[in-house]
Amino acid sequence: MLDIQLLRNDPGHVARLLATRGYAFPMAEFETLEVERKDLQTYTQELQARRNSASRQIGNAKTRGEDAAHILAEVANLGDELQQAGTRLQHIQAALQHLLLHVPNVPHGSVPVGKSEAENQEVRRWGTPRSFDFSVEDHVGIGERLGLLDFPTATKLSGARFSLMTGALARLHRALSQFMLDTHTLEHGYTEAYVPYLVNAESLRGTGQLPKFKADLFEVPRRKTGLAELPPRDEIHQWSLSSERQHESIDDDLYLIPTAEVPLANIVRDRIMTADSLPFKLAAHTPCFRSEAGSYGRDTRGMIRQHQFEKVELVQIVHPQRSYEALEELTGHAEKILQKLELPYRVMALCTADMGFSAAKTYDIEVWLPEQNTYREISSCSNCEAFQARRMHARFRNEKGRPELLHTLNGSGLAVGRTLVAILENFQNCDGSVSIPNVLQRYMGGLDRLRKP
RNA sequence: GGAGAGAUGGCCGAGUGGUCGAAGGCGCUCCCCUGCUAAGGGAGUAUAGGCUCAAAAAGCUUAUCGAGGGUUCGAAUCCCUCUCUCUCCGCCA
Repeated sequence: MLDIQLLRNDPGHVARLLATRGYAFPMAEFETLEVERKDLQTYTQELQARRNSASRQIGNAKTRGEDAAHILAEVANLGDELQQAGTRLQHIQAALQHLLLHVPNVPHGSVPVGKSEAENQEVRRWGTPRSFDFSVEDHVGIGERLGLLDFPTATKLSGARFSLMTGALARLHRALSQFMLDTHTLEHGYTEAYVPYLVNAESLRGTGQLPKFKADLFEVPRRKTGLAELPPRDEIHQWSLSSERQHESIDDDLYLIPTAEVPLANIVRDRIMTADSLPFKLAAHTPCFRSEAGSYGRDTRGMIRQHQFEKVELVQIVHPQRSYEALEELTGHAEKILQKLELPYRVMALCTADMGFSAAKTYDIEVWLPEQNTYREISSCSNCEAFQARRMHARFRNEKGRPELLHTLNGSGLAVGRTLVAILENFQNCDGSVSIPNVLQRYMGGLDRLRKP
């Protein structure tokens, strides 16, 4: 969420920044709501002040045993007026909040301005793609020929976009996440976390997935909906909230996490951290669930885009002055994994048009896939600045002893399934076997090659 | 799932309708006293908003005692709903 002060002081500036990422800020609606809000809030608070002082006088009179009838008469009509103004104010503020919750973060000054992903900028490259003297296969062909990857059966079990791995491949998949988690906790100073895979709407609102991206999530309804217990809508109020807002306010459903960023970052929701507990660095290995609405037709083959995949996620909660330093550091931590695995990659600075909703700046790490003859995203590292912290009320006590919003960063370190794909494709041999990267062999009981059993 | 108890400021804890944003204590900060230590004395110590203001400072003001709603001129206190915590029983990995 953006700082509303920023929008009040210079909405034009904010709108221009948002326009670079292809977002049209609803300026007219915002200003209308703001004018109305200001009027109503002033008016409502005036009424409240009057009521409070009258009530105090009544109290004083009664304790002295005097008659308070004349004061009572004075405020007789205040109640209704206040009720109306208050409800209307609530309605306006809810609308304003609703608007604000849908506005993406503004890009940092260093982010390249662009209209599409084609304008992302390459920052650096690591490693040299291997040249093959035989025709390379993609991971599906390799895995199926090894008899360790079985999409038809996964489809039977669940449907499209799920995968089934067995034997040494399943083990390699597990080895990867262990290796990543070990590296980040033992070498990069992250605290390992075990987190819930089902989270509430409040948490998803905190990191920015809700309310705007509900369609991308898997929702797990509770048996009792709460909806049925509400009175009929006309009885709620004449100023009833919008239907979406109403639904949100009683949403006690749980959602499967689309990334561990949600539970990890929300650890600090509604907290005031001490300055000396920063930076707070967390790593977790979790499954991630995405319904990927709107992605139909893209990456339908193989395990690049799945409803369920595993990821080791890095989250840093930092002092606002340190967050860009931290972004470089965190991106480096993710890169380190690819370096240890000897997988060639490049780092891209996403342009304004390609960044996610909550990010102020994002680096994507793309790994080389020989069969596709291109680099494909395997990690995304973002500085969200105070955007999520503002939604989460995540603060720390600053040098002056005042609570101040934190900055949050997150990055994949790495997406396990896609890393597995990269290993299968980059380490394939002409006999159909796949070499196992050195660093993983000790996690594989010394095994150095995947072969057909 | 059944039965019961509870939720107040950083912590403990008082408060069942009237200057209660909330006694008291602990903790913390500053000051005084003190040869050191110990003890003592004094002051301060929630958060988020709004308005005035070019801004800062300041002032005025609103809200918040688990959450939401209700009763009332007035609610931490009364009523309703929900959430969470604890104890016991059942079930379960």
